[in-house]
Amino acid sequence: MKVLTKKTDYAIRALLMLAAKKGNYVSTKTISAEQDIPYQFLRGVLQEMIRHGLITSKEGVQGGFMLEKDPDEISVKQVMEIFQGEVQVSECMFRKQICANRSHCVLRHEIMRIEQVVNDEFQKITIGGLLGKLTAAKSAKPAGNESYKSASAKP
Amino acid sequence: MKVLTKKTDYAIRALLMLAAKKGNYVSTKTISAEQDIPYQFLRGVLQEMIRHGLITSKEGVQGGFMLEKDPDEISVKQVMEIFQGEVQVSECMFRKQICANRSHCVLRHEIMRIEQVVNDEFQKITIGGLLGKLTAAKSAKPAGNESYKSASAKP
DNA sequence: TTAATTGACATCAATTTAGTATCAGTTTTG
DNA sequence: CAAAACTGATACTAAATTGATGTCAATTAA
Repeated sequence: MKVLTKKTDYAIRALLMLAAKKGNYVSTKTISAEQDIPYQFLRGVLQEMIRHGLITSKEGVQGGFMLEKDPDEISVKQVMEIFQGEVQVSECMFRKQICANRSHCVLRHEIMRIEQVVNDEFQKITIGGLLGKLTAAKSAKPAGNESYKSASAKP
Repeated sequence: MKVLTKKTDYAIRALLMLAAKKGNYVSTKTISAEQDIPYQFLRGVLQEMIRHGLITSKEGVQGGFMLEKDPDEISVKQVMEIFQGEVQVSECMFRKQICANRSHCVLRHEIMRIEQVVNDEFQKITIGGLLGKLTAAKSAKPAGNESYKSASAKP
């Protein structure tokens, strides 16, 4: 079971770059190169985020993308919902009748509780918060001049 | 994002039936009919659970499946792991190098925390516990004689 | 004018999920 | 014994999701 899909993963990394370079337009090419994300795939991810109002764009030379919202107002949960839909127990229970099956019903109750915890936690994690921890970690290591881009470390 | 797949869902329902009829062999046909689970699909699920030591079987007429372990010793987490694998943040991070990308690394740390909470919670939910709540709910409603099988309630 | 860029799609391949089918072997029961 | 009710073990198929690529038009800065 995977918590984050590639799209969510890439989206968060792109948002972190945009948050770091707030006020400037950053091109898909730049993000793709720095984060090692497939170019065309990333384009789709960015366009999806425009549709959901997280970022804006400027076409043409020197164009690119910019954050539309305050980084502290963008939660990981929001991004997950865009690319993965809401967290839910088991699809069928919402499409069919609720609790037609009693065993399901009892289990559902337990899992809804966990769902709530997960949602609350992902809601708390914001782009602004992550960026803060990122820069804090960076400045704590004076030798590292790598920003948060791909460190090209081979295993 | 779906927390439980059909296989996990069906497996838990089947285990609840076996726990309720402890000591008796219950056939796939019976479980399939009572829980409204596709027969052949359920067979695969049950065989998978044999391989993982949760249940045993008896072939031939009057055969079927029986719990191998104490219902309190079977957690929903165990069942999820059989059919969905372990909860993990994002596939790639484990296959490739850890924390080659710093932004990923910070995010990963946060999500690992949530993962831990989710795992702990699913570990706490057991077949025995669910069955207890089930029978408690049943006896609280004297009118209902439906056990926990499909209540054929149309929406 | 040209190169760099996004907008809007269309398409594709791989993987996962859900479900079906078949045949061989075992066991109870008439 | 023979038939019926079962599981064991696979093989297969279809649909949905995920991950990725390609193309062409429109826009904009230099």
